[in-house]
Amino acid sequence: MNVRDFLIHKVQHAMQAAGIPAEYGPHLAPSRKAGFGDYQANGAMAAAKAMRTNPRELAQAIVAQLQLDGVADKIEIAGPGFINIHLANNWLSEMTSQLLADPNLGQEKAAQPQTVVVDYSSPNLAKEMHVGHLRSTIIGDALVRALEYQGHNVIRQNHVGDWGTQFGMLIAELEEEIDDGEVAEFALKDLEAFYQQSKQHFDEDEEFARRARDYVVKLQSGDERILYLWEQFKKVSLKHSTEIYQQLNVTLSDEDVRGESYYNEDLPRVVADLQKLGLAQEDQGAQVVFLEELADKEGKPSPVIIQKQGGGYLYATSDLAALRYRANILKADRIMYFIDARQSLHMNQVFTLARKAKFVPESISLEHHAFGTMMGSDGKPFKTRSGGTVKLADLLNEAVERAAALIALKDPDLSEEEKVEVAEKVGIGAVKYADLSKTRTNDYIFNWDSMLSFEGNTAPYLQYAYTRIQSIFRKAGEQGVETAVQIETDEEKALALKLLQFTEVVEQVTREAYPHVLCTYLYEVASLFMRFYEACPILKSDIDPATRGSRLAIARVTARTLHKGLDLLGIDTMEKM
RNA sequence: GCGCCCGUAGCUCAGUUGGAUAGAGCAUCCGCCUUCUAAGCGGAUGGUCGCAGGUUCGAAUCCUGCCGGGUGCGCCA
Repeated sequence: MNVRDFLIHKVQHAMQAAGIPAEYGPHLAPSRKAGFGDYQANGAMAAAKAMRTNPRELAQAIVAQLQLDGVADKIEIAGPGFINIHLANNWLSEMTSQLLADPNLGQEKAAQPQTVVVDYSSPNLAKEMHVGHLRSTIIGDALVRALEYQGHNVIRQNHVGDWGTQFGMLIAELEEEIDDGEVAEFALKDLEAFYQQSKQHFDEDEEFARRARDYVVKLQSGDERILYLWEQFKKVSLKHSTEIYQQLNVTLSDEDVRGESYYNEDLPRVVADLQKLGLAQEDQGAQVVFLEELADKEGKPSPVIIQKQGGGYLYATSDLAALRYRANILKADRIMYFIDARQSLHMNQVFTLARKAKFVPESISLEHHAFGTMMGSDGKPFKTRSGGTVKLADLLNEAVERAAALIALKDPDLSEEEKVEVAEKVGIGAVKYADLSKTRTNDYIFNWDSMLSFEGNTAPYLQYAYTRIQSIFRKAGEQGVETAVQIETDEEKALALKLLQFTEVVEQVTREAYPHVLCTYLYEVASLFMRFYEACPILKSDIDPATRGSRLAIARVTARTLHKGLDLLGIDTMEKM
């Protein structure tokens, strides 16, 4: 049961009974300030404006029709026409008790499950994963988890870069190494170094460069030996990525890989179809589509090259092929891309063109969820000291090391195994949470100290809140019987109300693709729990069994909410820290 | 030159799509542990929401123009 939806329904009903046209909504939101009730309906003012009546009188008419007996104990009109709803403790108690009985925390299976294709992570297999892949990978994964929790049919698509001119060079290099008796796994142990090595080879050795270019052609024409080498390369590179995904606690697996090469055969058809539709035309030897939809001020249309002179294809072409595949074969209702904001123009072009060519019907939602760049403390893109790209593996290892150092300092009582587990979960959790908790669209500043500080809106703080609750249950033993919730204090009420809003928040996350909303929410849950924990003793000897049972129940629901919420973000919890 | 994103406390960030007196966390200062994990809690200080207009009952949010930053704009992906 979703409190907000319930109240929206009630207020909507009252508005209609008061003679307000259905087009004016209740505009219901949790109240921002104590004293303004728990929820406020602001719809009266907008409706009154349109209807040219007095907003306070209209609010009065709505309240007269509003039936919330037993739900609210006070409904008041304030200011120009705010309707403030104060929920009754008894009703909140009853609702929280229901939450305790529901292992799904109030989340109902989607009435109309959608097939949602989510394109995320998508590293280039020619190189090792670096920090630039972090945001797409973890933001996309959080969305995937939240959508599945709601009961949608999610299809992950890891659109890896496994095609293109650079592979000729890499294959030629790999061939030499293997001819020298190396095993592919060993030769490609450090992908980054291997790339540099083959690049240098390419630049300095003309014969090698010629062979590399030849291999690109052979690869595209399906030469067996070249294809075999390419497969070897892909296999090893993918293994690197899979290891990162495992350490990052990301749900992507090899089955989700649908790389650029997958669409290779369809590319000539994409171009031919666009020509047939009269959209593509030759321009300076290339096949180009000009989009008037994206024209600049002077009316100059935006060009999209789909085939370069000489016949090669570009990523716009394979993105179009992928879009067709996702619409027609995967039968998507909604397609979400988690790709860097710098590719906004490209995505806009591809979407516009796909619609125009009717590759994707209007009924399918096409969404580019862009995100900003990860910056260093100096406000410039995050780099190593020497100015190089930071490998994701190095970043994650450093996170775990830093967490381990803190734990050694603060948790001397943990066993060695526990320390290893906690360091891993805290370190990785901190990196992910620091990213997920910021608004996706903005650049964000990466800072080790603040993400691992254990204070404020961080993963360690939330993990700590969870372990504190688990500690209560360990201590509770025989007394650990949860009973019906009976809310008495302000702290209990504030926490219970927050817990009842979990599904509202998840709903917002999947609708807008903003995981930071969930982070903010979980931080509020943890903060409210800490306050409750200070103010409302549970296991003290003078606490009567009914109160103890009720408080244990609230603690139980809090623990489940934190656990599930963090799980949706791909962050682990532990029993002790 | 044109397009997109951004500018909120000293720092890092929220602000539920136009709602009430703009909120958190760091940092600074002051309190709270023989009692469920003090990695915690309470309190204080701190703001011309880049600037200037406009729209209206009401603007950090919407429209226009400036200033400042980021990023992108035909044969890489």
